[in-house]
Amino acid sequence: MPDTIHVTLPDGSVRSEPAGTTARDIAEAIGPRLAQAAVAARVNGDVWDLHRPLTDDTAVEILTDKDPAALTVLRHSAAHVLATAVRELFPEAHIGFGPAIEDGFYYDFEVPRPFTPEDLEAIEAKMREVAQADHAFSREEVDRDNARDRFRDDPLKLERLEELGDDETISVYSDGPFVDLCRGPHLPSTGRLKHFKLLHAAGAYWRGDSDRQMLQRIYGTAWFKKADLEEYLRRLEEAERRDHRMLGKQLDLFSIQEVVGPGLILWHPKGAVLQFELRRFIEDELRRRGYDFVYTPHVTREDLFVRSGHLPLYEDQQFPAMGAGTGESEHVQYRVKPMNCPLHTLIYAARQRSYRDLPVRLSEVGNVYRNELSGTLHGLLRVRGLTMDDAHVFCREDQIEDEIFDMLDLTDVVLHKTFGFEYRIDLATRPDKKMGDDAAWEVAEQALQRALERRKLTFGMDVGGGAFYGPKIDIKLRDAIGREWQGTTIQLDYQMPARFELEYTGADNRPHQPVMIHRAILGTVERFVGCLIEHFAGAFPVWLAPEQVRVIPITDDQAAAARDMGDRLRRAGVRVSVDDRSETLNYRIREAEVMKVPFMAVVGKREVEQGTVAVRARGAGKKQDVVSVEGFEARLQGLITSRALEVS
RNA sequence: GCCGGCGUGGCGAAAUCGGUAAACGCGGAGACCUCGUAAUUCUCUGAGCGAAAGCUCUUGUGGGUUCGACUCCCACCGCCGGCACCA
Repeated sequence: MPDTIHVTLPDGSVRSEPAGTTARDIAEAIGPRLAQAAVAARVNGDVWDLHRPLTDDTAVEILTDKDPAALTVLRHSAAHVLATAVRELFPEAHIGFGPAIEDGFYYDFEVPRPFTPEDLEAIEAKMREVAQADHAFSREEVDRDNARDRFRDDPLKLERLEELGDDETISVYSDGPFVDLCRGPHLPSTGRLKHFKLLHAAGAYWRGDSDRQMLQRIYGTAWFKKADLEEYLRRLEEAERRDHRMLGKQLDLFSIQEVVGPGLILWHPKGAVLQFELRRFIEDELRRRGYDFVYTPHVTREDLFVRSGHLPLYEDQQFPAMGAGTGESEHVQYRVKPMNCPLHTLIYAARQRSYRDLPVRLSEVGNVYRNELSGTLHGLLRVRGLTMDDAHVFCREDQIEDEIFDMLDLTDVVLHKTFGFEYRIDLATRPDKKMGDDAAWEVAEQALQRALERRKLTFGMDVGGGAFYGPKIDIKLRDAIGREWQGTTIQLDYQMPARFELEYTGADNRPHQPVMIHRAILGTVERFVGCLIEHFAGAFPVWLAPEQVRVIPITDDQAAAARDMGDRLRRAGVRVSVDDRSETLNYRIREAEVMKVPFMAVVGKREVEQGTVAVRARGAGKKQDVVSVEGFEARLQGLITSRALEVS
């Protein structure tokens, strides 16, 4: 070990320091304010504790609370403080894992009885004591026997310990009375943890394995600044305020009723408008891009899914078989379809195909039913009866890239240009358990990647995340408050064409097997509508709004004129209602605002005399435009046909 | 499916060491009002029968304990928060 080491700082300067110096020493040498703000250090790219000795020449960057990596350190330390508190209050608790996660942290405990909300309050109070005690986080490297001894009462830690390789450093961290097997890094001391809150407790399988025991997980959040914590809690409230299940009831869009069954949606008239407009929009777009529309039955003979390979592999997710009753053999069983692919495949195979016919693009916005586990269902976002904007493209290998290219274009038109969603793309490549040879996978993955690059899209690689039958592109959309939802999926498939012996006659007059691309742009209409409700907080753009205009006569004297205007707009294709109830004007204006109707068309004495209308836009307050009825109608038409996002 | 919590009018809910279910509010009906831009005021309003007095029923479903159950016990259904799953 050298006596002196050279430490390179981010500005390029190099300091000579005695070996064993720490990042904290360096920070102090640079300035007291930096030393105070320092949380951890990035050492040759890894994040280290401030007080961990530096023994070799290295690059060091002091991380302050401005750095996102520092937030991870804070939250991981918060998890340790949580465990410290739980151990104080529940000495019999065994500890599992306690990592930092997005926006917070959790820690898993094996306890004789689950935590109650009162427990959480007590634990949080105890955490504040631990933080105030300002215990130093100290790191220690130990050998395996030592570690076994320290964690002899914690079977979960011992299990983890045994998995560590012989060449791995075993480190333990302690803060006050609590010791944990942990790679770190951590805050200098628990006192740096100031702004945190425990959120809830829930069950979680040990190691994420549903065959293992269930532990009790406590979730919390932690931030460097009070304002950040408050902002985060506000964001949670905002998410709750936008919850599509609540808005769905309030705006009378849909319901899910026990007698119908969980995960099965009843679309009320106003919600049905959303589905209708979405469908019309996507189908118009598809027709322009050379798709053909097909319709297939909801129920088919079970044999079809045996042939496609879904049975018995995915039987768990299908509803059970049913017989046709009298007149047919009891051996003939039927199933409700969980996907459309086998049926579309049969349409492709129903006639001979030439290489000149390809690509064949079959689209069906239709219903499928999946027997999802009861615990997974969630409003419109996870359902059992789903409407997919499904399509299957059958093409030659040399056409894959162009097809994918167009699908990515369509995705952008729909998600971004039309709804304003930002989205994130993952390319998922061959998994360990796969069908087909590597050469074919290579061709397919290359084609997907080239299409993505040609569109100049940035994407993440999900290595090994593909389906067993082919690679895929998954697109997650980000809503107005930053949450991500799986939407678009584009999947290549070599298996289904093989199973159904699909063919086309090539230029060489010989049979060839086409490639099949499965894709859904919206994903499912249910989920997409759920996302839209939350994205717009129920205030839909005019073209989607279930009720686009509410005509409000000021007094009964204008009621007839108001109804005439309503009729006129309705004939022009506008979804309009007339509120001529004998409520006060204030009351009716308020109600239209609460229902998030884009336009209120107020008709008073002046307007009737002049053939005008006082247009009040949603959210615009008292600001109003008095325009001719023709002008208003033209403005509406413009907003509707352009599918404008804004009301004005 | 698993762990935990929860289930009361059309809706938000109130009432639990077992003792008059539905306070309060929203919504709805009626009356008044005819109004110029986000809640005018009053009456009624759990359901059924009745002219009324009143009677009967009702706390997810089915059982049980008890003089008495929204409250305690068992089973089931559903919802919520997670976990696992998600072709």
